[in-house]
Amino acid sequence: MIDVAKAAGVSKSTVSLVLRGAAGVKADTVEKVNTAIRELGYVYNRDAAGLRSRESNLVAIVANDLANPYLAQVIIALEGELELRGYMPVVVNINESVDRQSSMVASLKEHNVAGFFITPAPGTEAVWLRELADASHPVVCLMRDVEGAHVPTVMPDNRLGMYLATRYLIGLGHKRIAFVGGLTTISDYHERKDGFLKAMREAGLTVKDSDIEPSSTKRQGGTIAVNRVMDRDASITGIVCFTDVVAYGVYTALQERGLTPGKDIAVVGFDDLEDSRLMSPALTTVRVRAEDIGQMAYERLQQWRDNQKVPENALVGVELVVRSSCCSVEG
Amino acid sequence: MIDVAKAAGVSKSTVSLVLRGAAGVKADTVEKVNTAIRELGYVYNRDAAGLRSRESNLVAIVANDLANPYLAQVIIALEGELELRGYMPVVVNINESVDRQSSMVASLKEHNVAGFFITPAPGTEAVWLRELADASHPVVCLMRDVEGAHVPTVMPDNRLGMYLATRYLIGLGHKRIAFVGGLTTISDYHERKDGFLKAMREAGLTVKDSDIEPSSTKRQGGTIAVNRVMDRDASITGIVCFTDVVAYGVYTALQERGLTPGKDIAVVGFDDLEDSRLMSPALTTVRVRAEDIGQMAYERLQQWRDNQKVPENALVGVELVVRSSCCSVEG
DNA sequence: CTGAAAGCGCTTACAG
DNA sequence: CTGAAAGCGCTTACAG
Repeated sequence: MIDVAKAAGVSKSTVSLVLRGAAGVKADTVEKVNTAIRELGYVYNRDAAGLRSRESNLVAIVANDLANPYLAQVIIALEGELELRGYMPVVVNINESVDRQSSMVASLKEHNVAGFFITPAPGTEAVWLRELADASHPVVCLMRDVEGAHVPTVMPDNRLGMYLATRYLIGLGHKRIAFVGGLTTISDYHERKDGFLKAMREAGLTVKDSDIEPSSTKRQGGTIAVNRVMDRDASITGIVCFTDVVAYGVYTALQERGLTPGKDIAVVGFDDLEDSRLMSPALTTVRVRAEDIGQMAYERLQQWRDNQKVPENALVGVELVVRSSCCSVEG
Repeated sequence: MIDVAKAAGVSKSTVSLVLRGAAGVKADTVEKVNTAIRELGYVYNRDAAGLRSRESNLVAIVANDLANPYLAQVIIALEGELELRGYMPVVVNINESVDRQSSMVASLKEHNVAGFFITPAPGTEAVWLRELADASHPVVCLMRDVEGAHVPTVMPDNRLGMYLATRYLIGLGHKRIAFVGGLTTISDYHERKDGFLKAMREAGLTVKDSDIEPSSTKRQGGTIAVNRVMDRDASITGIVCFTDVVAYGVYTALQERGLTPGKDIAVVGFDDLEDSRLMSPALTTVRVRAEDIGQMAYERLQQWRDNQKVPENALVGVELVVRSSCCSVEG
């Protein structure tokens, strides 16, 4: 920078002003400085800037599992918001491990990030999260709620989504409906299950314990879980799946059992992944717009930085997308 | 840090030594310093350290598309290698855009990263990449080669993979085989196509221009591309797909045409995604172990940092995984 | 509108 | 084995 100053015939302070686009520098001087920067191939040192100013444009997106396609959508949306505002989003992947989560987050703090977006790993402790947030670092949780942490959280309206999906199946005449997939260690599982149970209860339908089978959220989880449910009780005619990915696994299992989704049995998902409309049959599912999550999450961060009161929980709207995976059933 | 020094009754230098785990500090002193650190909730400032030492533990993984499941696997593997060695991997997503690629990389340079892993966006210029690498930042390309850049690149043995896949189909008696999917703007497309053509040529089989149809690498790309090919010529009995994801899209199109993969028509993919073995029929494909890519890529970085000669190109081994998506054909 | 000086929190020689 | 001093490249008041 001192070289740039020399080359442009000005002082370091002036170069700094130009670099940060401060108003009130003569256009002429700006021009000279920029030319010098270009000619010298000067690279701004953010370590030095951050050290002095205590500010950073780095924002961390701490992702629980990069292999999850829906999360990928959310990350992409959030990155878009962040970049638009001059932040530098970096994503780190914790693979559902609390240990990696805490070591990665500690590292990120050392790097002086301006804020955290985080999908908390199963087993995340409320104290840990609250203390992280206290330390002048804004924290926004994505997709998952950690009870007692009181950190702003943006997630889909899981209850309503599953309620709508289940009601739709009930409206089609289904009476024996199973709820399949999802990890019981994470908040969204319970919310989605609640939505399912509420719809069943309202319709006066019974849900046996054996109609509910949690599983990994991978494709194979759906395959295993639905097989268990159907082995126990073949009278099931409708399957409400924790996510679209689980539903894909359910398709596989059903087909292997000689059942055609959309004809012999009804299947509904949650997320509306891009692939879902290309499955055969096209999957009926609950859509949650990843862009909405990204946008609301960004707003939370901004409110925090502006010292506004940040609402603790924000529910992102959901919408049932009817395609061809649900047949009706004779009354 | 000065507070820590005071609390521990030592000098700043000693604290620094302890922090970096230098040998030759009395165990007693180390103990005192660590206690002070814990009690004061001290957070190491990497900006300051990086400014002074010109070193960084940050490594950037510049990903062309976070929504690509195979790339996600590679990233996860690479992160594992990096973390094992004390690096802090951060991933930034460029969404196949050269502009975002250059702005993100410029930002990353300002943050003084220790190295770049990058899957170059279509249209990446060789000069840009070479200059990036010159600037004392090690650069390793992943999955894609940029001609003329002379930057170490780690990618699957695309030619061999597709050669094996095609030979397999030929061995099953197929004579009319199409090559479907892939973006012509990226090196891997041409390599895979070459492997396909080589196998066909060796077997004395003709390939018409209309048997080859590039497309987006998304699922829908496969659907569209295979429909085009089959509309032009229904005598095709085997489909070699650019990737597994493309093959999934091909499945959809085929089923809509009343054709069952593995019975009426043969389909083979490339990547061996986790889902592929769960498709029905299970997809025959070319496996490229993401762990191998991660490991070789890490080695390249290390060699560079150790001032060893880094071999320019490294091909990762491939393996045909036979499952049930390929039928044989009467001679 | 521009310059000279101090200081952010570390690490790096260099003494001792 | 430990301490005192200088300096990394910026930004921040403060003069002028």
